[in-house]
Amino acid sequence: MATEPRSPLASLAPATPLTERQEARRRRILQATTQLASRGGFDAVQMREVAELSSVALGTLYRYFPSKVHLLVATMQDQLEHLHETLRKRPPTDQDPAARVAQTLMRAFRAMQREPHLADAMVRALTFADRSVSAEVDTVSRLTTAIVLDAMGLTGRPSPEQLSAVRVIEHTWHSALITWLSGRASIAQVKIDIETVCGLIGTPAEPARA
Amino acid sequence: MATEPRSPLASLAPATPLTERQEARRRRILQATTQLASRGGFDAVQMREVAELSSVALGTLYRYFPSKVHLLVATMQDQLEHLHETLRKRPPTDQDPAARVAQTLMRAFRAMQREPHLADAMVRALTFADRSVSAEVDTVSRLTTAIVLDAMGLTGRPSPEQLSAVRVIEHTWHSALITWLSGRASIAQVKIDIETVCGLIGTPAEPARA
DNA sequence: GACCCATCTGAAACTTGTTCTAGATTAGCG
DNA sequence: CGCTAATCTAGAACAAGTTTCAGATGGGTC
Repeated sequence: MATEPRSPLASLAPATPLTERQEARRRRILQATTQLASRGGFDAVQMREVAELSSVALGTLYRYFPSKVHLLVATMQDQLEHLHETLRKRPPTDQDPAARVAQTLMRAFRAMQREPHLADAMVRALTFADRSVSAEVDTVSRLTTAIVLDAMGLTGRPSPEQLSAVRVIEHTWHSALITWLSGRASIAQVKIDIETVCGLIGTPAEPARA
Repeated sequence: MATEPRSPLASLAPATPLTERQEARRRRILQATTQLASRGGFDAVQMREVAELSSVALGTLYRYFPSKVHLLVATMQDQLEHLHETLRKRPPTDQDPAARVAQTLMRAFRAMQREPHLADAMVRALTFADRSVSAEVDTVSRLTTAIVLDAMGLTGRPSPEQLSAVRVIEHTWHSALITWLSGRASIAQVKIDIETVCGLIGTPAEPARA
């Protein structure tokens, strides 16, 4: 863990900006990954297949994404950015911040239901990631936090309590997804869990209960 | 996924009761697993090494535990049973149910801090487990639920709201562990998250509508 | 255009989880 | 005891993630 001998492609803001061909390669790789993951989930994303499908040598694939988990976490980041865009255009409408957050997460959940295999690949990679991926996972986490904070629609800086609540919401979100993906919880149960945890967000209209 | 052609060793209450030698083998395997996991976490648990360390052929190891994840989930089950025993003997003392649950989870968390590599192996296996392990993961989940319900010390059957709260607490527990294990959250932060989510117990918050 | 260096390619090699096979051992039973 | 089926062993074989390396290609510089 000394100075990073990593490729210049590792971070979000690359030291060396990518050439056009490199950008295109990266796109092709992520697209191939999405395609394979949508078909069969985590196991169906095989590095050799990703390389072939994106017309890139295996070694090159590993230069762009140093492991399968990195690759899938990057895919999740990609998807989350899309989601964030979509949500910005059509934000949740409810009056209550807690309800807005729940609404937002349920919207994301429905997106996952449409591509359960893809969801499987991304979420499993995210929770399986070890320290070597923590920077990338952190980026995903910050994106998720941003989405939730947006949904809360708060004015000004979030309080420490609000940040705690948001972290717990994210915990619940990830773990509930896992239980759903592995067939141990129903869609209805995930919904209940999300709504329950969103109760941690203070309702401004209502004072704290006794 | 038709009729199970699995070994009679698969479930908790085996169809064929194990002979003494078989029981001893199982013990040796789990002990070897714990030992290797304690040394280097998930990656250090290598099936060939587990087999050798427990003086069992590789094929036999796979007969007892059909995959590495099964093996580690069984290890977690083992550890949780110990924890449950310990907690029964010295239950948390606080007046407030929420505080008792938080206290209990923090105790478990301190146990994990003593063996972070072992924790890594078990928790990563648990969240990485796919459908083929869902029965075993479910057993672990039920054990965890039992521990939390014990800590709540409730009289009579838990209400649906209480069960939701407990599920959300478990979600937070698992996911917070993950973030700690991958170095993205401090011990203090895990503590805060646990205490935050335990707030769902005492004051039955209204679920947000989506 | 010639040269240089980083990058990319193709293919083999290595690692570790998992499966398979042939033969030895064990447990249960008459 | 002797038989039979299940279990166990040793080891090869296979699958997929990862690494490595020799050579080809591309982009920038003189």
